[in-house]
Amino acid sequence: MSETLTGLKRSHYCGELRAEHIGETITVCGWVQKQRDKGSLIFIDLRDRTGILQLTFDETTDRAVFEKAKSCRSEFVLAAVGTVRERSSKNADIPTGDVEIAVTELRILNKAITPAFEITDNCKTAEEIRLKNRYLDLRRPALMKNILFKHQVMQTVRRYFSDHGFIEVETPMMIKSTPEGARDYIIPSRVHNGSFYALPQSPQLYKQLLMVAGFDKYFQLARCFRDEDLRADRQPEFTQIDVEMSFVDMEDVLAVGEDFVKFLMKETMGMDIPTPLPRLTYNEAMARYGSDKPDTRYGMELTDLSDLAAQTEFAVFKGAVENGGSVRGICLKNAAKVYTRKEIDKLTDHAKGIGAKGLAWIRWADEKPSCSFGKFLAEGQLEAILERMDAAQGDVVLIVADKNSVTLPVLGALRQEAAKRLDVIPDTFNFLWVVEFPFFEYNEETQSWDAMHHPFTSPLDECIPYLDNAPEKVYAKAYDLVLNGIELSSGSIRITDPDLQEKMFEALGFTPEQAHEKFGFLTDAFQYGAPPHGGFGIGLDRLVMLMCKAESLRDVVAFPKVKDASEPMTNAPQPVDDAQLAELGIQIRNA
RNA sequence: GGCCCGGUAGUUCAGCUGGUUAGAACGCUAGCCUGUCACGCUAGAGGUCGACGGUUCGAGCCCGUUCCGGGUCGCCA
Repeated sequence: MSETLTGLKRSHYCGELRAEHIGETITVCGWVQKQRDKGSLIFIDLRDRTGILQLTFDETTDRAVFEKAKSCRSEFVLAAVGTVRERSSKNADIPTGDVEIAVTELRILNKAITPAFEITDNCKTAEEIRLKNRYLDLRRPALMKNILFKHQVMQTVRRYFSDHGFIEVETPMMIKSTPEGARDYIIPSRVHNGSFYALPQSPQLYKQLLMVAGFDKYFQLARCFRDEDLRADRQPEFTQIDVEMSFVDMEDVLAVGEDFVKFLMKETMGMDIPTPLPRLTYNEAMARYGSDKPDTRYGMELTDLSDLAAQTEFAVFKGAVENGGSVRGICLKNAAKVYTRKEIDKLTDHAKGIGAKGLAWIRWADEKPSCSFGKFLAEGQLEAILERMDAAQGDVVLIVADKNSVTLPVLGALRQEAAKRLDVIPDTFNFLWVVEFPFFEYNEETQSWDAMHHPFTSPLDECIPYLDNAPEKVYAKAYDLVLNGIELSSGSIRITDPDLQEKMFEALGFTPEQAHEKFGFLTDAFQYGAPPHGGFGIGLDRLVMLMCKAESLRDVVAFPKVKDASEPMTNAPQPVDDAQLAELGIQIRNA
């Protein structure tokens, strides 16, 4: 039978008691981390969100209290009243290790059955089991710490933007579906049978409308939803630090973005981030790192070997260059020991898996380098390549020859993979902006140009003349904030000129009718005086994940979804009653 | 949807070339123990080896199918 808390009130959290409290009578509440029964002396480690505190029970002091302590098992919920006293043998491993509570009153507020796994940080239990019992998993100090830290970040975000004149406005969760980009989660309407709301992929259009309305500076910790497959760094619902500002151009937005990052890192981690943040153009990022979200914590940059490769008799190299592609390489320093022939074969398979036709390599382990394409090389050509690559004995050079849309990302992926494997990534926070994104992206399947961003992104002023006839020359006033190889944020200056917007829709293949049907509410609004505006959205969960040095978003989201987008604890999603379906006018077509 | 890895006690794992009654650690239960804090000691309970089918005198192990989990590619304007 559970006891009540009646008459008791917690005076302290477990983790805050120190030597200075010795002599005080206090009341603490929490869960039994561990009970150690020594016969006529019992210790209980009591845990709450702040830490662990040792309670002691002596048979000779109070028999009834002692018997109660004896019955305590792991995860029982207790309230304990007692005197803080110095420990006769201290425990340097925990902050409260100098003191203990000699308990005079104990209440067992609730019992607990044995958990499927131990509530400790070094528990190796499969994540699946932990997620099914997430309320227990969250008791683990490491996970709780992440969630508490996220709270701190969220409050700091609110403080920063509010203090800088930004207004937090909530935008709706039930909105019109605009199925460009990611897939929408849709919500059936009961009142409008056969019609659907969508959950927002981002508050994009609403925040632009807030600019039209004159709020001038807006922010929101916005919940966003995308019905796409999950990854360790991708959840179907996530939170964005969503920001929009009026009467600004790109430099103003970047300035706010980096000032915010600097403030946040200082406030929450005590870390100084030098500003202005480094910038790379998209083209430069691709050429040097093979990625539009480069991890700049380490080198191993891509090197162009096209001119040297074209001179060889290696058909793969010559062909790539002749067809307008390139031959590029990365040099893995001191990697020959790790990357044996067998390991390089594995890398080759990996490269093939992500689109390369093959992988050429030079492995310089012994006196003479061994080279996968050596028989095609004339005197001196290998040396020239090694020199260009800045390779020395002990290194491995990986080379990809293909069109640039293959060469660059494949090498970029190999670079990242090798850096992890070789353990050369320092423990730092490298923020940077990637700017000057191409406006359009050629879609091989449909043989047409797609918007690389949403269709409200403004082109660079000087690129406007090319909109009609040279889409490949058009670059956007778009910028990504990148941290350690992960895209944290995406933003842009928006189009506010109705003529230009019309041109954009046209360039993207919308008829005026289609454009109006989908986005008329926005373009209509813009006829009433839209200020120039732009903004960004920073992925809060990803940011916190990186700050916590977590491997997965699941370590910073209290109740995350798993790979198949389900939620293991509640088993959502689930079928609903026929009656519910009938009310919505929905019939399920069984497979 | 493709590819890769995995599934043996509550948990984490071991289990040889197919061979007796499938083991360990932690956890759990009971008893003992006044300074433990990874407490200690003693005893005990706990298994459809993911499932189905096949090969075999014999399958945790081999083969096939399937289910489940993780990673990754596609996808994520």
